[in-house]
Amino acid sequence: MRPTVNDIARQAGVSLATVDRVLNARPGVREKTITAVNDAIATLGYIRNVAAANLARQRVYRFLFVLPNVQSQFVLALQAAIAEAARGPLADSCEVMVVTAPLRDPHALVRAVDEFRHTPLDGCAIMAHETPDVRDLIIRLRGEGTAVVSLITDQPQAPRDHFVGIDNEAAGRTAGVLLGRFVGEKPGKVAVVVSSMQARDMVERRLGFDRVMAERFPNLQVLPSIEGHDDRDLTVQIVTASLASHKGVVAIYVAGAGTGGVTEALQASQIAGRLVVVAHELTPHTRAALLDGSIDAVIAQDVGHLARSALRVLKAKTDRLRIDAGQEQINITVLLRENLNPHAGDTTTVSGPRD
Amino acid sequence: MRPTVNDIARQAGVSLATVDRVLNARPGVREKTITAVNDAIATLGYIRNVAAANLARQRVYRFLFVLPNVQSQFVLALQAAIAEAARGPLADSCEVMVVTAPLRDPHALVRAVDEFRHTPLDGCAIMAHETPDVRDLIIRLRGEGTAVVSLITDQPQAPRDHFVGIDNEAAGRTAGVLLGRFVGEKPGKVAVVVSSMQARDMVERRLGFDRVMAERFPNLQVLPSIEGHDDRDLTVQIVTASLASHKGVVAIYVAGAGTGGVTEALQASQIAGRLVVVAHELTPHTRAALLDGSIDAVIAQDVGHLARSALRVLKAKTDRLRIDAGQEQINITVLLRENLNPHAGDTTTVSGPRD
DNA sequence: CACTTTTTGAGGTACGTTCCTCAAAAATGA
DNA sequence: TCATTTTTGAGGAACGTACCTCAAAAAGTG
Repeated sequence: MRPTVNDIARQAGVSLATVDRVLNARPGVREKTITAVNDAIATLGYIRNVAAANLARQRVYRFLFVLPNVQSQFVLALQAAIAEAARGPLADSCEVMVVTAPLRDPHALVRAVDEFRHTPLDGCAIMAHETPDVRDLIIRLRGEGTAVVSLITDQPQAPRDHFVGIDNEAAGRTAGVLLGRFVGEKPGKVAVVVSSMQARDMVERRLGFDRVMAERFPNLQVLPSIEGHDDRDLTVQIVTASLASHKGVVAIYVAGAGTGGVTEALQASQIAGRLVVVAHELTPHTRAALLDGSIDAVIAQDVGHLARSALRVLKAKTDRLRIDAGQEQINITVLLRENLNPHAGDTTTVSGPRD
Repeated sequence: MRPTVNDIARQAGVSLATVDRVLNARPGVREKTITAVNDAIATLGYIRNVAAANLARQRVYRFLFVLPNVQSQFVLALQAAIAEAARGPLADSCEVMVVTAPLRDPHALVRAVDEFRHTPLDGCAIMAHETPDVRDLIIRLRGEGTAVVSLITDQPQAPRDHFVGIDNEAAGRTAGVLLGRFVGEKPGKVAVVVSSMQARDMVERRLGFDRVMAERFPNLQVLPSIEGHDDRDLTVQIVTASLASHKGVVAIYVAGAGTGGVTEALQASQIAGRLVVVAHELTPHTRAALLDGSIDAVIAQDVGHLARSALRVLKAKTDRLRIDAGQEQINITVLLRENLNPHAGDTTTVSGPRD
């Protein structure tokens, strides 16, 4: 049987009330007594029964997810996954709110979050570009005792508690190896399409990709990034232009959103299927493209896992509990036509294929 | 606020005691009253507060994991992951036991499990070959009200509640595509090493692999399976013999345990690094081999996720709750040298790299 | 020393559920 | 209709924790 508060009271030679004061950091306890209680906790190996505690205090965690309001299938899928996680057992006694804000306007993002800060937030998960405004927001939130995690794109300069997302440099490296080995020995050029070089995840992917290409595939020449800015028409246009001006392109790495635009451009250029294409994120688009062969591999992160992990981490940070690094590590999934899960939803109500 | 038992008592126009009798399937309630209570539950959308229930009843779930007693690094890692999960918050109010039994002796396995059945088990996770004895054991366990999940290898002929593991055919297909594309256009032979064709997971992997090879890589000729029976020396010996007798082997697919033996044989044959090698499971061996280039890709399943998933599913089945398919889907992870997580443990105390 | 302030103890109620007892009410059978 | 059986109600205690009050004890101050 696990020790209870009564056991540590007895062990420490104090009353239940005092133990409670120490456990919940209430004032009016001598330093000496605090030490005695903590010693008792240590010797008995007491672990607070979180279920009983939450039952007693009728706690409701207030969590806010901040997402960009771009019309990307990945963000929609992520939003759906958050909604689903919020209905699951993980979100017991949690109020989960979602707000979307324009990617290019940090002020609007800060204002949007402020709307929710009238009642203090317990936790906040932010997917946004790394800008001074966002950094200040995170500092402010942390100052108010709000746990903060960065989502998808890290904010290493800001004092966030945790980053929920993949190692984007490793993802870029993985994309590079697959692309390089799929191309084979033949020489050629590689086009790289990103959503925006302002996004840290894009920069990191590109970095990892370039490193691998330089080290292991000297036969391939990587072209400068094409920025699609999450705009399909723009992407089609500039990819088409790029393919027209550069002869000898044998592969394309789509490091960011806009796979739809890229495949459209390829089809228009009559070279779909003749190029090696590696893209990111499993969406209805990339799924269909994998199946029809216009994409060779997809590097994905599971939105279901992202949502659940963010929730778990925010909860743990709020309760000052340690997190299980293994469980919270978001893995880089390599998807080929052959290991696509046929049951997984093609709609936006994606039930994440794994966790 | 979520409705409580008191709310449904009021709604159904009965007392709390009656609601409790219905909820816990206690006798002495008229059919009519049961219906009334269930209607109230449905209209209010009542969900039992599992935390409070477990607190009240001081429930301890008794779970047993049955693993083969082979000296494989993967099984050791899995065992460590189970032990770790058993210490985590998921195992609150769980007694997690592990027993190992010889793979080739189903009777011994059944006897080993029987040792634990004196006190009834709430759940049992079984990793074993698919044999009539194991099937009968599962039937018996289910008959006693024990939830059963098959682990790693499915037991589709037995009435297990769930399978915790990857889609092995898809894993075989994935291995096939990677191997085929890494080899490129050149013709040659492919050796396949399995632990035993008695193991269903091996058969499924082989099936998926063969399908992809036949469909997409006519330049490659797949040789009959070499069975290593989880024995390193035997594996070295027969792999060496096979490589000697078959000229023109350009790739090896290690579908089962014994990667150590295979790489040793390759080194002895002086062809390490010149063949494309795809193996399964991330272990100290495969990790080192990926890093030094003697293996090109590893298809892995995360032992941490396997352990946590088994625990979650057994708990949910015991409480007759539904499970989150997305969270319990174990994904096929493709590991290349470039996306190996440098922090992940090289020891057996693997903290699973993902969930 | 008396006095104030700080620290501690004892006790209670609550959270949502389980499980128990005992009595009252309702349904059933003769 | 009365006796018997079945069903229901009312109430309480417990699980481990949080949070409250009030009084008592200890520590610090002059």
